Amino acid sequence: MRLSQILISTLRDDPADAEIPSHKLLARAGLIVKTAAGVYTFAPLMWRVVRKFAQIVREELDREGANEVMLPILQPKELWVSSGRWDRYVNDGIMFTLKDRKGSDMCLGPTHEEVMTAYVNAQVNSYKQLPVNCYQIQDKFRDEIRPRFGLMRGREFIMMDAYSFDADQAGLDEAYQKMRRAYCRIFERCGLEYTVVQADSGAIGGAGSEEFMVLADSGEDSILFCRDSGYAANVEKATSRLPDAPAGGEPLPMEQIATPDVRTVAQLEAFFPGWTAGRMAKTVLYHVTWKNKARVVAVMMRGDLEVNEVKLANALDALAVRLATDDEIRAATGAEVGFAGPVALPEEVPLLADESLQGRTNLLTGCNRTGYHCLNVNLGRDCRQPSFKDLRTARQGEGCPLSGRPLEQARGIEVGHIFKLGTKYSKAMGATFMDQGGKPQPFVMGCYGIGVSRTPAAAVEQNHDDKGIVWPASIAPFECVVAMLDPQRAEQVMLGARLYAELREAGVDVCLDDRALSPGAKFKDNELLGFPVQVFVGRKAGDGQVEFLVRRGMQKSECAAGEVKARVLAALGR
RNA sequence: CGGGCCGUAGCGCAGUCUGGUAGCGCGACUGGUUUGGGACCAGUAGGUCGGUGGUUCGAAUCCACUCGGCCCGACCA
Repeated sequence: MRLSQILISTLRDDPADAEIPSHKLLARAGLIVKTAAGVYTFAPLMWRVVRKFAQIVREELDREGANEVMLPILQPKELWVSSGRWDRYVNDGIMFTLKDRKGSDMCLGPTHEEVMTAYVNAQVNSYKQLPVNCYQIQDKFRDEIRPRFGLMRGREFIMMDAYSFDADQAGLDEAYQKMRRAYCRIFERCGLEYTVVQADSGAIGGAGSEEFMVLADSGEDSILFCRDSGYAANVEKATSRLPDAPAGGEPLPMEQIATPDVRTVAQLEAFFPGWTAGRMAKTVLYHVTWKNKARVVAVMMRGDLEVNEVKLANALDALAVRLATDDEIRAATGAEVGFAGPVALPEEVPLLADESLQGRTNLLTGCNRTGYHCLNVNLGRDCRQPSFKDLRTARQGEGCPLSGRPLEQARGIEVGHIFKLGTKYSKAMGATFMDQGGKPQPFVMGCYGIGVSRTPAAAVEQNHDDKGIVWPASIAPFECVVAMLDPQRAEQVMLGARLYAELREAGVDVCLDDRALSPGAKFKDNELLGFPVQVFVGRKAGDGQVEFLVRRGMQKSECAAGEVKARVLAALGR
């Protein structure tokens, strides 16, 4: 391919709306162009990148026996009602919905469990047809609260999603492991530094799930991990050993103390010398939404620890949780903000507590009276016995749940996510097959996603320098460029064409940069675009000498034309 | 959803406070000279100043509304 025939439009400046390296570089290289917030046009070279990555995904999934299909993006409401997810997705405002000319509700698919389950259910009647694993690579639509970071969090994006259907749990376990293996190979082939972490299954639902995280400072997810035990988890899911806190001792009589304008844990520590945060129980009020109702719930947490809202939503089986507003707090507790507590909490407000408070005595809490807190509160004696759950956010430095060693923290970009769904969707949608006994059984399902447009962006995040992108060879738009510095000079044109043909012959995905640019511009442009291996045919072409550049590390050297092929192949690891 | 900021030429920006002929750099186009680090010279084109309404003799500038976009916060009881 000749670059003069490809639409390439690099910019000198970073676009004003880009924050992170991958967004800046992809936009500056002209590889992506914003069409609307979170909606991008992919330039020809970027589309080559995406297609190459998608091809890797296909090869590795096909190797494990998965089948590629094409599913509709435009989907009817009924399908989503049948799984029970219409309300949740509409409630969250994350789904693009529309009406057709008849007034029927439709949506643009944010994910494809429903369509796939309906499809497989219609085609598969017997256990003899199982297992089945189908996938698709297509655009998905999510009306993100805050699209950002270019391709990282778009509203229209490309995703691979696969769904496995098995007769039983053992079949699912096997399908899951196959996909896990395939995912590892996929990200390894892309040369990405990634880690697999335990994850919350979120809106998709289901039991176990793991995320594939590309480690990068710009990552939107926080992960905690332990080098000793190999434990790694998204903070949404992570647990740790409970940090110590001073014991409360034998139960003492409760006292109510005037604490005017003392509202926060820090202020309480200052007000009551000797009462450290670990002896307090803060009571946080949340507004919780379920499918058919919403109410304010009181959540107790040890004063030195933080509530994990994802765990809270899961514990309550809620659609959404958010902090209660000041008005809601006053209505629920009868006190100003800062004085909520378990003591004298109105009966209609449900009371939850983190496990860190189980068995603890003589706590300092609020008591729902403005300007007062209570000392020596004992749960179950001075107030209702709350229902105890794991609601705590694990933090860096706390003990690993397996080894006890301090957990470390890192940022990650979620590029893949695998779930054991079980029968959640098949039961909801009545998707069954006949087992050997002639009885209908729900499919045991797994689902598996890969961010196909996000992963190349993550690759840039991990592979760039001050000059531009450094594509991993496997997903680079071209593995190699042969650039003639002066396309006016016959000897350069001839040598460039010869090397280009020779490399192509050798199976290298090579392009010929025959554009009429000045040498400086050509160097800059190719560095920015990030081709892994670059061959410059310049003033020494007449002597059969060219310049050879390995983009990673910018190692440059002179090279005889006759050695170019061998050096390119070596640089590409072939 | 809150809070803050920004919409002026393809891109990056100044001009707005203090109303009075719409500017700069890069890019683009033409001609010429160039060809090893985003070349140089000369010239050219390109903008309903996001939109609507208002104030005014006069609005990019002031006011109101509106539409886009960006950033921050979603943890305090």
